[in-house]
Amino acid sequence: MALITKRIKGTQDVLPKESYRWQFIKKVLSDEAKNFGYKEIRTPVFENTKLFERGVGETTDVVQKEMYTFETKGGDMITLRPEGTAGTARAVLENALPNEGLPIKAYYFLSCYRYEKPQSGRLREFHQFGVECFGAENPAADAEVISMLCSIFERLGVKNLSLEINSIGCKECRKNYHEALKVYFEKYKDELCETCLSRLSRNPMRILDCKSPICKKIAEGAPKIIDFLCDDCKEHFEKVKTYLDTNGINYTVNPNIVRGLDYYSKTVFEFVSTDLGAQSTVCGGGRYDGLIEELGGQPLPSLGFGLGLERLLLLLDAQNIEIEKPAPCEIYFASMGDDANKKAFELASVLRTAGVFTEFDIVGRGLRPQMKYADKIGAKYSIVIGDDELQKNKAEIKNMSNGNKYEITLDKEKIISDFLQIKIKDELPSLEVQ
RNA sequence: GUGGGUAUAGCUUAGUUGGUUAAAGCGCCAGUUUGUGGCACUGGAGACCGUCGGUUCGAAUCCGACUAUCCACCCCA
Repeated sequence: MALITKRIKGTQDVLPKESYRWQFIKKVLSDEAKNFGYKEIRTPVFENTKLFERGVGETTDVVQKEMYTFETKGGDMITLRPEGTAGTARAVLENALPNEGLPIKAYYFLSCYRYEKPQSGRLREFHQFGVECFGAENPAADAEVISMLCSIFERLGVKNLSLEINSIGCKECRKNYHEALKVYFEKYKDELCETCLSRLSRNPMRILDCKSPICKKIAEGAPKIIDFLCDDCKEHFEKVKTYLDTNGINYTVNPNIVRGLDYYSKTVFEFVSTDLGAQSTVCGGGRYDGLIEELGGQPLPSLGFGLGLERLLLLLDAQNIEIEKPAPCEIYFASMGDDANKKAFELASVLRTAGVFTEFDIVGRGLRPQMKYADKIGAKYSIVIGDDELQKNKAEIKNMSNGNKYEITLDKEKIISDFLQIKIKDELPSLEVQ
């Protein structure tokens, strides 16, 4: 087939036969968020470009080379959101939510856009579930957010995830740490890869994240951020760990997690899985105490995480975690002739109004193809209507899985109660005996 | 942006050393059953063999370029 155009690179269609998987995880995720006191927030897909430049950070890869930015007809520069935190923070400030009381707890499902080369677990349009908590300085907030993720993964039945945490300190600690890193890496200037060389002057912390074996090896001997944390940050991190310990949450401290978005501070964490391929992070987050101020608000310590929905689904797939399929059609009306088809439509409407999942023929097929269709969609019961049935105002209803047949009225006033009685009789034959 | 793999019906694939109307299974539509699904049988629709160019009497097959897609780097969800 010669289509005039195809799907845009790095995007995916979610088809009717698979959308139930998305609906399932969205339900688990939002239920869990609600249990933790979060309410949904919805913000626009695009924002003023400045928001991301400031919020995410000018030196980050996301801002420098991955944003979908364009000029509107009115001459404004706008950007399709590459992540969810900046827009949420903007909305919180713009709507003066801090005045309504703290903390502000918001969760979201959103589509994000990054101009990257697609590969497994990495798309140009991807979907993310996230939560943001504003106005909570206490380490308990960090632990609470992490424990929420633990219960999410537990409810979903996801195994073999590891939680890695680190503290990257506040602005002050980082200044000293940067200096120490520069001094250290300067010594290996000739061995570092090209990208790391440029990182050296701009943001030496990123070298720690480099995957090139040589840089990795050099990075092993680099000073650790933990040793440069100020007393305040050190204490915060210790307390976070204590909270996790007392909640029985396993973690490993990974001094090399850095997070590529500038707004992070103090606690950062990732949930990673070896079942995912190269893009092993399902979920990443942390604290961003400086962001709100950066965007022009009063200082407001905050934190959150983003969880990649495509990656989560990939993970469920890899671990063969089954998701319950939606309930099939309850009653299928097969009809012969126009009058019977009209009757089927009428009765289907009555049943649907009562909440019974009902279908009838809208294609104009013969009886046999209609029955095949009923079988294909997994209809639980079928009712055939023809001239005889119209005359008697009664028909046979057949249980499609065992072939049991019952008589049912075609009277629209009585069909529902009739059907319910038949259903009870059919599903609980033992009751009839007693 | 840099590598590597792949490209034949909706899906999964076959296609022999280049040779005429490109094949199968599944799926789809229908018939066998003038009023009843699953099984079986029969038939039908559906592919300019990713695109363009080259070699050749002749290309799905050989060569080149491009494009798409997958995987990896980078980065992140």
